[in-house]
Amino acid sequence: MTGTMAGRAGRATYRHGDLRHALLAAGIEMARTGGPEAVVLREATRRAGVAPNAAYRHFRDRAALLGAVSDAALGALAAAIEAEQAALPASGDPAAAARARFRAVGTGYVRFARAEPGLFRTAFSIPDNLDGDDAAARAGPGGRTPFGLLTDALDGLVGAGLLPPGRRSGAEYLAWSAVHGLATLLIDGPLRAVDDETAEQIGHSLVEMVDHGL
Amino acid sequence: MTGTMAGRAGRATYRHGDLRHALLAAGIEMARTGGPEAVVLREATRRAGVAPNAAYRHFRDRAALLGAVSDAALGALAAAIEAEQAALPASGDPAAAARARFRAVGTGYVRFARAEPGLFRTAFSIPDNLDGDDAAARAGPGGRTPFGLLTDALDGLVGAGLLPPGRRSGAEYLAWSAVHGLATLLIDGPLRAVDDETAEQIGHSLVEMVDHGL
DNA sequence: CTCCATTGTGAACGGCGTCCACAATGGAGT
DNA sequence: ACTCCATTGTGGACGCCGTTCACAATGGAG
Repeated sequence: MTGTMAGRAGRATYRHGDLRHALLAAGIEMARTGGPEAVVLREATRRAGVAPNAAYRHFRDRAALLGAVSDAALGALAAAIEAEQAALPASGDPAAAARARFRAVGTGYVRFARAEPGLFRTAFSIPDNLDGDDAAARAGPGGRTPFGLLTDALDGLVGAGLLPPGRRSGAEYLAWSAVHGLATLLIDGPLRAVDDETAEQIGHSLVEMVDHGL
Repeated sequence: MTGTMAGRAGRATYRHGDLRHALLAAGIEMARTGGPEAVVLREATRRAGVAPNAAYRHFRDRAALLGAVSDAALGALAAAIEAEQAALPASGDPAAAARARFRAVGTGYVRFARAEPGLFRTAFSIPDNLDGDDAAARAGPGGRTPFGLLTDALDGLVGAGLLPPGRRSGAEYLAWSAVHGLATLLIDGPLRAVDDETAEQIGHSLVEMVDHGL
């Protein structure tokens, strides 16, 4: 079904071929539909057509698999933000462009949370997985993590003279707080049931609040 | 230890006396130390000195127990916010008082998250548990839920002329987003390891951003 | 072509949530 | 005061989970 490469997949041969990747793909799919707690090791092996223990040749334990899925989810979030920025119309005004890039971080973030709530929850299900030594696994196509994209955008704001350098320090935490909080409100909280238009509008208000209040 | 009434508690007699309460207390304690996933039904019955199935006479399933624990955690959060507001010095200026009460919601919220991260996580582990029909179970001593306290404070801001009525609509979602996002950043995110002083300072900056940007 | 590190298997353990049938209990109604 | 029975707790079992141990298949290095 999943077509784990090698033709008809792992059945025929004793060796699977790319089990680690297959388990990760299964984990991502489970996270997509059910969030982090739906990432269950035995089910992943089942989907890969393999005995439960086989997973332990590629992941130390369930937490390691979940961590890899979380990294992938963070990468997908980064990709969504990058796509949001890439879709921006070209602007002659560098200041307007910097502001647009900053706002695109917030809108891309919130849109991803609504489009892929399971992945979004999984991305943040592991404490302090946002940045770190091996950030590459959590990056998007452009090689930046979501947090990195935010810092870039804030630096751009300072460069364009839209944010006083004195207020730059810690600004990522303020901006991230607001945007991430809204995302959780939209997928788990009282705003869960609002329609797309309202969500977009609230997102716009929030980004404006941050932009104005920073 | 817990002194579940009836002298030396549930051992001697067949009947426990107040099992529902004992299970809830055990659940709260587990949530306090390990967050929502640490609320495990069998362990609660073990702590109450009772067979696992006995729990099903008082809670439909584990989710029901977790829901009751979540309600209690929300109530504790409300109590913390109320205490924060009650500790405010009396002010002759009603506008200053309104602003202080509003800010106290944010600081009380963030302080509770840092002081009781397990309970805080548990409070928000259930979708859309913030308000609703039976809000009494989630309220503090004053009878208001955390969300209710926030709306009260925002109404106070409008009443004091500090917030234009035109901007009142949806303001709770913007303010809540920012404060809740910061709280999660402080307990699960990259700000997990900061000292109390820094946390207080960032909290202050954030509340200022909201206050200014709203 | 042989050896052996790598990768998958089989069986088992303890823990979990949950269900069913059964036993103790103590208050309501006589 | 005694009986009945709804309530509350028990014992045992099921299927699922993560995880470990000993063992078997494999295929590339020598």
